[in-house]
Amino acid sequence: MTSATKSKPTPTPTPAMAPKALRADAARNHEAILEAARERFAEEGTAAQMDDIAREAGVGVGTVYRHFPTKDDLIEALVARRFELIAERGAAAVAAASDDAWAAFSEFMHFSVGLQASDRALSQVLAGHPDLVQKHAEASGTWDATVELVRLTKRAGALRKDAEPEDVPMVICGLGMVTESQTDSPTMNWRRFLALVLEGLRAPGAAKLPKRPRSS
Amino acid sequence: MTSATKSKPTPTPTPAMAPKALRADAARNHEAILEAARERFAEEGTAAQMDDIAREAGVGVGTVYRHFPTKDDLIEALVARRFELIAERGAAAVAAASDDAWAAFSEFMHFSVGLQASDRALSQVLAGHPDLVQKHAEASGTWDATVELVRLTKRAGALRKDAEPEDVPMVICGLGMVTESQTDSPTMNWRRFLALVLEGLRAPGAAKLPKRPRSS
DNA sequence: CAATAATCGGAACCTGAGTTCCGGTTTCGG
DNA sequence: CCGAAACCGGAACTCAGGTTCCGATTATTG
Repeated sequence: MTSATKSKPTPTPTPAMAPKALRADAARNHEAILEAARERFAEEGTAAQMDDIAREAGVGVGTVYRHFPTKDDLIEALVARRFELIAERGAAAVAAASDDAWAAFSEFMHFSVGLQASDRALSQVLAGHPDLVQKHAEASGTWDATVELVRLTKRAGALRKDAEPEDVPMVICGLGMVTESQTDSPTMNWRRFLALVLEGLRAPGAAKLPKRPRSS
Repeated sequence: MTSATKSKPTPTPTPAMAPKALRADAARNHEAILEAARERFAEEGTAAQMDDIAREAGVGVGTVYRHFPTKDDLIEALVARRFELIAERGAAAVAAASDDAWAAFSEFMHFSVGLQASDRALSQVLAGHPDLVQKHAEASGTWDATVELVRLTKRAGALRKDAEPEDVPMVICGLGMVTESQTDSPTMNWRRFLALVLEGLRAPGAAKLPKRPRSS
């Protein structure tokens, strides 16, 4: 791969880490596309159409494809962005846990689920691609924060002892799916559902939770 | 819609209730199609293809379409069947509630969610079409059973007072969505999730559940 | 057993959505 | 200010999957 055939007009002075140097208009469009995509995907889920995104970005479809070779690439780029937000909030929760662990934990859950409630594509992707969740949760630092948050909340005695870090993404993804369809149908109300689950997580644990099958 | 233009060659001797009189082979195929569809949809969700279903039923696509004019019709027919099962179990739970209300309630929930865990299409449909849920829940008698079951379980003191009948379909559909993707991924384990929610429903209710927005 | 009408089968059709292509346009270095 | 390189746009292509059509086939009736 890295054959030193310098004959190619690709000297690449800066070996790695330098995908920069976009032309002015290209950079502008890149941002516009990302923004338009966020809107459309949030509203219509992964069913949003590339043509619509292009139009909303004030750009041709071809341009969209030059920036993101595939629809999935575009989606993943957006997911990565979302995870940055979540990771940020996770870190904040860890910091706040020393004060009121349960409040911090609860707030983090509300934020994460709420984020999905306002972004159909996000919940759809997280629902359908557990691998992506794992990947970005780790890459963004969300996973580390979660582990720590669970540890602290348990130590504060606010979280049942048999809860596990894995329960957090489970609940978040699960609730995300709940919101995916009807954000405000009377029968599908994520705030109420989340409250229920949090009650379950906080309960002293009269009924033991079934063990998780086989963890990787 | 119901214009009484009797000019049409549709005398319909038996006013309502008489879509019978299928030719022998037609009846056989009807059943085969339904069975094949159940399998394919259970496995692949609503993405299952009509051609595959036809092949598995040992029948041409045309035949499938004569029995079910549209893919959605076929899906709905299957959903209706499932609701019969659930309604049946709901009635049984109501009967058993006089003995051990919580056990009956809990068992009913497990059954309903488990049914979806083994049928991707079912959970997908319930997730994406709350209207259908409402419709079939009422038509099949599931809804009545649910209301009664909740009443009994509350009276037995096993269910928190601020729980509502609507919470049951909410949880069932919600959990169904959880199972929709990875039935046995370590991070998405519906039994564990359900246990969590049940804990929340049983808890004495230290934290009040948020009120349901606006019920129809 | 023949006539008749319902039923079958599956090739062909149609639509929608992701992706490709290439002539025209804009940016940047000299 | 000029020319090359990079970028843009959107018509056209491709492919998949639901739906239609009609000659062949098979169940009923007398």
